[in-house]
Amino acid sequence: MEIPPLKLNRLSLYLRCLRSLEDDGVERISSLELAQRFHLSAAQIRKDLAQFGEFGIRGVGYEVGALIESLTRLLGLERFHPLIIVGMGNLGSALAASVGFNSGSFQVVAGVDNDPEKIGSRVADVLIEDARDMAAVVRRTEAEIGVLTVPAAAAQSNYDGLVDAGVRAVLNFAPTRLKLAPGVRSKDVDLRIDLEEMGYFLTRSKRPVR
Amino acid sequence: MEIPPLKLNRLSLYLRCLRSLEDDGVERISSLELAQRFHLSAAQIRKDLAQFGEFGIRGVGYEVGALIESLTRLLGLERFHPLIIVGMGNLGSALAASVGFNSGSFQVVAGVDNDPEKIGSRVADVLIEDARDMAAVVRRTEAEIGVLTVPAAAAQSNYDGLVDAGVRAVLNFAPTRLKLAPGVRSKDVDLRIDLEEMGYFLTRSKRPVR
DNA sequence: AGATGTGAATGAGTTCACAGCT
DNA sequence: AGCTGTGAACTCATTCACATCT
Repeated sequence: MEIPPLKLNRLSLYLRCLRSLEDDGVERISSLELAQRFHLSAAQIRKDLAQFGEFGIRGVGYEVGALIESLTRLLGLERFHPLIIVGMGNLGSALAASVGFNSGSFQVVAGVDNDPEKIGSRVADVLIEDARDMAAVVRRTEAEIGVLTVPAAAAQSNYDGLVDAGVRAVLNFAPTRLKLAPGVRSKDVDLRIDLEEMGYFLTRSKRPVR
Repeated sequence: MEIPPLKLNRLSLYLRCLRSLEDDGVERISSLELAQRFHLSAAQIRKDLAQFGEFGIRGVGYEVGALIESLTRLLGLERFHPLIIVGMGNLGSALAASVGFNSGSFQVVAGVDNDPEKIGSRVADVLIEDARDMAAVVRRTEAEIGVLTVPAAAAQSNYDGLVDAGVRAVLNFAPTRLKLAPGVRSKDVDLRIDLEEMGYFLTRSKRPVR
């Protein structure tokens, strides 16, 4: 069964919400209350969860602990997922040091760059190695997911290098359309386009009286 | 007329592609060739563009220069859009120094943080000011778009502060579900959820023979 | 009673295929 | 002849409303 990305992302979100509830000592919750607390849709929560079996108890709600466990397994978050960051500039370095990329089943285990000044130094425990050795670094660290934080002009060649080295998923921050390799999961994170979306709505919406 | 976000994002993308073509000296291009060069869908390009008038010439294609101009105006990219970054940690600082946030009609004009060590220093020409003065900073700089790069726990209060100060669009990098204010355009960029999507497909897809 | 699970209805978004223009 | 513009078909996603179960 193939879960569409949108639904998958919501499952990640539910899991995060449930963990927060668990920290607060909540043991059971209904779809309605979950929706209200985190600004989600109750019907959608039920539909999303029901697809994978009957996790809920009718008339009661969902058991927080049990549901966390089910979602964790469903999302493959018990397995460890090592990351390699390609391009240790400002953004790459920030991600290497970030909590989101270094907790749970994720950890940045390698970083490469082509700047001789950077090679050999460390950012938050991550040793920066020579980009020319990328394939060897991937093999040594068994990095599974590549994080592309290089300029647009260098993106395709580094993507190809990651794929050749055996990486099977890539998160691309470069503002360019990659020619994708079959069998490799890729996702673009295009912050410039997000900004332009914001900008558009500003020019369109009327300014409120203030 | 209200353009749905997905379509809007594609228009941004087309504009970027066209600019790259212009730099290469291309004056005319068909939807098919545009699609092939940048791995897009020709039918979708035509449909997206046709919605706003007849930009193309049947039998020929689109005039690159004219289309760039139309899209630029359509997206509101002739107007200047000042940004304020809230939370000058690693990610906030990286964005403050990034090209994408400091070119065309966008520029980071302010940064705030609550760390006394950082206040008063500069990151890439952006002076870091006291987060408590956020409202005054927004008014002085006339920042239009807020970029939220604070920890999850601080996100809601800083979001509310931005909105109260008059910011009308927010790009939220904090991994939390904000209670949104009416009339304010907001978008979540949740890198952790993007990562989990990658991780999921790794556990599901069979490893290729290598 | 009260909340889940789900078919049916609705809506959004994409692809197809070709009429119509240059 | 060739490529755009577009109605129609199709696929994907969300919401509704209620039968179903504890």
